[in-house]
Amino acid sequence: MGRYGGGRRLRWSKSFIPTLRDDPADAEAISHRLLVRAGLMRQLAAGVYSLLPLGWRVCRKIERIVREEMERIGAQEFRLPALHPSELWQRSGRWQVMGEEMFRLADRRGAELCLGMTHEEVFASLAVELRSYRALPQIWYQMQTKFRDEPRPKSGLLRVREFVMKDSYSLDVDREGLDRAFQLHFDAYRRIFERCGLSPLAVEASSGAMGGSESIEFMVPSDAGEDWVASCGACGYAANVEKATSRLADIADPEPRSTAPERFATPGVRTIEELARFSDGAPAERQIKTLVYVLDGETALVLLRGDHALSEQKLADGAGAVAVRPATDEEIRAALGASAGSLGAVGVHRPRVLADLALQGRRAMTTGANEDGFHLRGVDVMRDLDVAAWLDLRAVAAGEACPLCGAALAVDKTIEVGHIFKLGTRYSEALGANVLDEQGRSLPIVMGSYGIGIGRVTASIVERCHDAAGITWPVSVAPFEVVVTVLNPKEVETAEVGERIYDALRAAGIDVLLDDRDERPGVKFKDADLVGIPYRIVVGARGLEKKVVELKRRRDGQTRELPLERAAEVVAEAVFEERH
RNA sequence: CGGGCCGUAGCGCAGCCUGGUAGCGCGCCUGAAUGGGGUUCAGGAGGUCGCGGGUUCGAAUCCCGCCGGCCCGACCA
Repeated sequence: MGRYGGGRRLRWSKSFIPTLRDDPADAEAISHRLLVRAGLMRQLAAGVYSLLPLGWRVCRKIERIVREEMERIGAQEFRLPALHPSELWQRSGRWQVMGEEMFRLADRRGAELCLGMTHEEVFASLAVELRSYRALPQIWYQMQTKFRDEPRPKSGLLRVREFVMKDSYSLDVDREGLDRAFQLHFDAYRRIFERCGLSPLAVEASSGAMGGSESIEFMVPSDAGEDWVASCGACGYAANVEKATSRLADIADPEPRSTAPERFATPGVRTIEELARFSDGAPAERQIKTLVYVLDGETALVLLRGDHALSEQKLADGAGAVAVRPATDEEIRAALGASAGSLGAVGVHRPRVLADLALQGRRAMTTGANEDGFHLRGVDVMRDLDVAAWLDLRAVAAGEACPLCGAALAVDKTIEVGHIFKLGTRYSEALGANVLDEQGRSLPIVMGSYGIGIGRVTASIVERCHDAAGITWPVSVAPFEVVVTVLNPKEVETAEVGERIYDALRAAGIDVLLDDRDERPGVKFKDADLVGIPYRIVVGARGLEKKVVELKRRRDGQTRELPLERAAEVVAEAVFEERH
């Protein structure tokens, strides 16, 4: 026993675990509040957090699980730079595409650099040294800090500007190889999340600015999330609403009353609802909603059924556009000569007409006449409209029928914790990463890219594992597995028994913390609950008289007495069982 | 980027309208009592009132500018 009190014992009294009695004023999301209150992290700037010892312990445990599962599928770990030369991103074309999302800076000579948002470019540039198909396949990965200049950081670790991500990249000779690597990752991700106590939905997703053909997101249902996912409880279909579809009930259109659209006055009618209520109007599902959008600078009309909502992401994906925004009132008037409220596509060819699939074959529809205060009825979509492209543009709504089995779809808020992409050859071609095949032909390497946000996993676990008293970590990622609470450290026997049990657990390989603080019992109990340590052993004089200590399980509050001598052994066993 | 709000002790807040000694609770330090769910008593330390300028005899308080942060929306591999 030296001045550090038993040398290697981890004592709460000597640890930096700044718990807070009150919720921090600037935190809203549960995970944000609890991670700060329980002393796991502190904010340094908007969207930038310091991990304190407890938070770092959790983070390391999650990273360890990720490493084990990545290595299980044969991945090799790298450590790549966070600081990248602009030239690299110019070669892939993403220097422009990323826009203000990317942190950019200049060095003393004026050379342009950026902080990496992701590492496709860097890995592809390294893959240039691969020369032969015989070296493939390979999977490369790293855990690295990524930077994104989020316009609006929020919700603690859920939306930040600096964060750690595990990103891996698969390198294959052909599509079949990519499919295998993709499946390996899918299975690895399932195991990783399951070991972390999460069971995210695996959903079809839009690939957005990443490019590539197919991608799957792993989404944890949570009110703190900001992505919406449509899922079917009956058959398992699940997709991000940016991509999700649904089956629509057939609508029997009445026979048209005329062979051409008929113009009629609708004074004061400016919305779908108003037209539906208008005496001479039509129900929303019998109207054509006409929106005007600007897609990469080009104006286009976007048509949907009156009661359907547009998904801007589907529009961007379907039209192959990067920048998508609604047109201004002036632009609308310039394009169609009327203002929003009386717009229609009948007779319009010049701004391109993009129409949602749900409008195909519809007849006797009502839409704007491109003249304020007038609408057209009896519109036959196929006859009267010049549709340049039929696209799936509609945002699905909860309760609509599953496209696979017809059961009602649910739409839930979720947190994206992982995303896997089939990239193809975009980056290998841009950076010249080719190999020679059996015939000596040069082929671009087929790549996949796979990410897991470590901080988001941490926050998601808290979002799902907490109660009124604090966090309820699963053993696999808890900062400590056991806390030994010495009720009155001034009593020699109590203190010694606490240390003895601590030492025994330590010797058994358990992550254990000794709460030896000279505090009231209540303080120590509250803190242990807040921090969320899965098992608490209470050593107090009352128990010692009976030669027992108390074991309390955080998760469900289950309490039992253990004989002194067997306590460490029993607890160690319980921990081992839950560790996985 | 648009809208709303907030910066006063480590944390949570009052004071600002109506200018005049910078306060409260918790936490922290010392001592004592207590010791199974945030205990009690006594004493104490701790503040460039976000920053800069202006008005004024005098500014936490009024005015102007800036910075930072939160929430809603837009945006977002």
